[in-house]
Amino acid sequence: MDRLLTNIAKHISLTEEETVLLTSLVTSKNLAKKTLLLEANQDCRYLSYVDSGALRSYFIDKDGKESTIMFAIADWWITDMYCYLNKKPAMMHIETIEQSTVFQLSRDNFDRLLETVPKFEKFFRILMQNAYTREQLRVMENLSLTAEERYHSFLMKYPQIVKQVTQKQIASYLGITPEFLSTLRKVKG
Amino acid sequence: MDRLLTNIAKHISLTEEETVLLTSLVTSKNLAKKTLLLEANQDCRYLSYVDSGALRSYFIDKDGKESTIMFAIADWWITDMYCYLNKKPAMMHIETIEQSTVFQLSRDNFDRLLETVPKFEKFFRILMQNAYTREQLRVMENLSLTAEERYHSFLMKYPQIVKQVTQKQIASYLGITPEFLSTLRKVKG
DNA sequence: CGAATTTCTTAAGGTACCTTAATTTTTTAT
DNA sequence: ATAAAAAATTAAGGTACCTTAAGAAATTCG
Repeated sequence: MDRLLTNIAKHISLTEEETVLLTSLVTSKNLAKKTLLLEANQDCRYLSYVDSGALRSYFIDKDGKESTIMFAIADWWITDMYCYLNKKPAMMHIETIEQSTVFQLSRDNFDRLLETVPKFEKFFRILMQNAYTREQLRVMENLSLTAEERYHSFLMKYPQIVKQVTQKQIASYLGITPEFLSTLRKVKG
Repeated sequence: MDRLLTNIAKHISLTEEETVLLTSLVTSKNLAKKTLLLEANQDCRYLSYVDSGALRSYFIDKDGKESTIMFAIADWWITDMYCYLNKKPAMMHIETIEQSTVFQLSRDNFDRLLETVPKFEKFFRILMQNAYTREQLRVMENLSLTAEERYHSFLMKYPQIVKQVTQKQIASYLGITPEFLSTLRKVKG
């Protein structure tokens, strides 16, 4: 659980005791490639920290089209945040892209952790803050950039993710068809 | 400052003393219509709570095109969050749409408040959490809905904002031209 | 290893939305 | 109240990106 503890230590320092509590509230899961961690309409019970591997969340619209909401590789957190926090049926699916290990915090343990160790309010404040500003930047890019520019921005911003996912998945994150991404790539790198 | 205190009381309870501290850290501003509260490239020093009126944040892309990032009417918070938190030059402009009153928390006072009254970590955790899930939903709509569907979703979601802003501003929030929004409105409601 | 499946590519025709520009309507300011 | 400015409408022509379809390349899995 070293990587997880280092992730947390970037923002708050835990005592021995608090570290023990945290590890007792978290469970680890080893998942084969293409395993569904969450399905739409289910109760989204877990917030997951990716220790190794790669996952993606996506949703399926009324026409059956898939859109990737986010990728999560090592050291990222992933869940259907709105539904996790508000106990609503999930809007998203979450699946492993490759064999992965995750540490999961159930909603009950999340509440317990925040009550018992208020320091974690700061940790999650920063986590949410980063997630918010990242999404806002994505909205800004969606509003102002062409598909080609968004693709290049993605390559620059997430070079590690690019190595772990297919072009089809990148296209569905960018909001374009894989066919169109393919023609973009043909013209210039 | 009643409305602001009620906004905070929805998530945390403050003692008399904490309330006094908060009010001492916040300054109020009365702003005429079309006043710029923040300009791109400036230091974004304030987080603003809208007591009355209406504001919008927008950015100008390389082609000179304006995109509205958010509207903030009474009881909303607004800033260029990424630049406020990370002390980067602002990417956005923020201006009043109508005569408005805001309460502002400077970055220094924000830090002081969080250190002095850790309870505020919870308040801002929830604020960031809501902002994050709202932006994520917007990304999902941008990826899956047509311009017309996004327009109707906006009308449903923000009926009060609709009354306070122009169609041109709504178009720039939706990522379409005002001309195209106009033709959408002609066909059906 | 070989068969099945999935991904990637290519291309032709189509559509959602854009650009430009001119007119009308509404709002602002003196 | 009136002039000036900004917003909204309409329309014609254009483009970024989509749909469909079929073949080639890569990956998965027995």
